[in-house]
Amino acid sequence: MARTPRNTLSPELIVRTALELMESRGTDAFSLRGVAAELGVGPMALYTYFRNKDELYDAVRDHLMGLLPAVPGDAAWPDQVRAVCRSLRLLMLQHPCLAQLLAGRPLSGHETARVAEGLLGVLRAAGFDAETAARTHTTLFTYVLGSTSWEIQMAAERRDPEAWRRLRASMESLSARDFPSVVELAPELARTTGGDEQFDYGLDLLLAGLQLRTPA
Amino acid sequence: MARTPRNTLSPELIVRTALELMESRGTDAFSLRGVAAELGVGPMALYTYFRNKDELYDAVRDHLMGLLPAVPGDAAWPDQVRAVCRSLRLLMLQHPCLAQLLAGRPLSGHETARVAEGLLGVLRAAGFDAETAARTHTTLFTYVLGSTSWEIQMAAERRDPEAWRRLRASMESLSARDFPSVVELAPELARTTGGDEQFDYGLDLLLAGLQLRTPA
DNA sequence: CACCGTACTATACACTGTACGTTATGAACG
DNA sequence: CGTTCATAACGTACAGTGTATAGTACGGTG
Repeated sequence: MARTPRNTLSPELIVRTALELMESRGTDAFSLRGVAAELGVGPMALYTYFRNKDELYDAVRDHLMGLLPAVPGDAAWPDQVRAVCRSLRLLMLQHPCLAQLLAGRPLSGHETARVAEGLLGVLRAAGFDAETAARTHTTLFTYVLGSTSWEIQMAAERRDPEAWRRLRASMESLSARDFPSVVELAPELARTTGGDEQFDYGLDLLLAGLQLRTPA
Repeated sequence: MARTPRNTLSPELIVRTALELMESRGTDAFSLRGVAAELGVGPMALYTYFRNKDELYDAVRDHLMGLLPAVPGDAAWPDQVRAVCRSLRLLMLQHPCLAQLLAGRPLSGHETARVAEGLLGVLRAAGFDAETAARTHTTLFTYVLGSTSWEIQMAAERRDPEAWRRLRASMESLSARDFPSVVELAPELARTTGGDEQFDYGLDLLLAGLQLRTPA
């Protein structure tokens, strides 16, 4: 048999290949067999390094989280928070698979912890008590996750002409009698499904609310 | 052949059965073949009523959205907004599959539009301009979606003893030197992964920020 | 050289969604 | 009542999936 030599594989190599495939062919079409084929190896070879598909997902997620820049040290805390949230969003936009990886699995891994550490450190340094810092961290994280996932989802929809056409059609089929606001605000709704402005709008609402609670 | 009589199926019946299966066996284990088996019918019978799995998903989602109560008419707008967000969260908690149905597919369907209509109506009545109303709607929706999805995800994790044990272990393996804040705030972080308080905390931040922009 | 752990292979199983072609049935009509 | 016809449900088949299990050959160690 054409047996591939030993030690050609490694967790890092597998993760890199998996990431490439997710980005080139889409997260939904991703499969272990695809990764194995790309590496010129049988599907079961991957099980030497990862117990199952989910563990590989976790590894890819942690790898991506490692790409996040450190928190800027020389800024007021609201700007630091903004920076953290924006870089996470940016990373998710650059690697759309990250949205699904974050949504579908619990957080774990050192790189992921590093990100949490950065944000929590900023909040503690700003003087927030433990409970408020933790609550704020969760709130900010879920906001970034939810709003950016949504943005990615809608952008993908817009790229598929068939799906997009049907979405427009179902929008326009709404009667102005039953749905006056939706119909009236349709253009604005279409415009606010994503983009930096939309993201910053929500983030600023959160930060404004948070600043009202600034500790003495 | 034991042929089931005609007209035993209907979109409503299929949707109800699909929903039951998603809730009893979990959304991930859901399959068209499972629905067909439950209905005592071949898998292909469903294709008479739905073009594919995604269309069935959409129908189930819209069915669930129809369960949302109307916006209370006799309250100040911040309380109305709060009510809408809370009922959506509650519905998601009662039907955990809704989180995945909302996250994975674009919005469409009349019931879904009805919900948007309610929230947009409140915001317009409060005096916000078209753009702000649309932005606020998107922000609130993605916040509820993100934070509640996260809560459901974590709750599911906690029910699986194996996954939960590993999560705790990876938490405790973090060195207090490299991750001082995460380690110090571990109990608070564990406590803020869900619950009404956590949800309301973020919602109040948003509403507080929003009230600063209340139109004259 | 012999040995052994292990990195990889091969085979197999139980599934999935769904394309395709067929068949029987309930309603409509002469 | 008998015939026709659209179509609801059928069976078969295909190309996939993740992964359990068992086998094989290679690299490093005695």
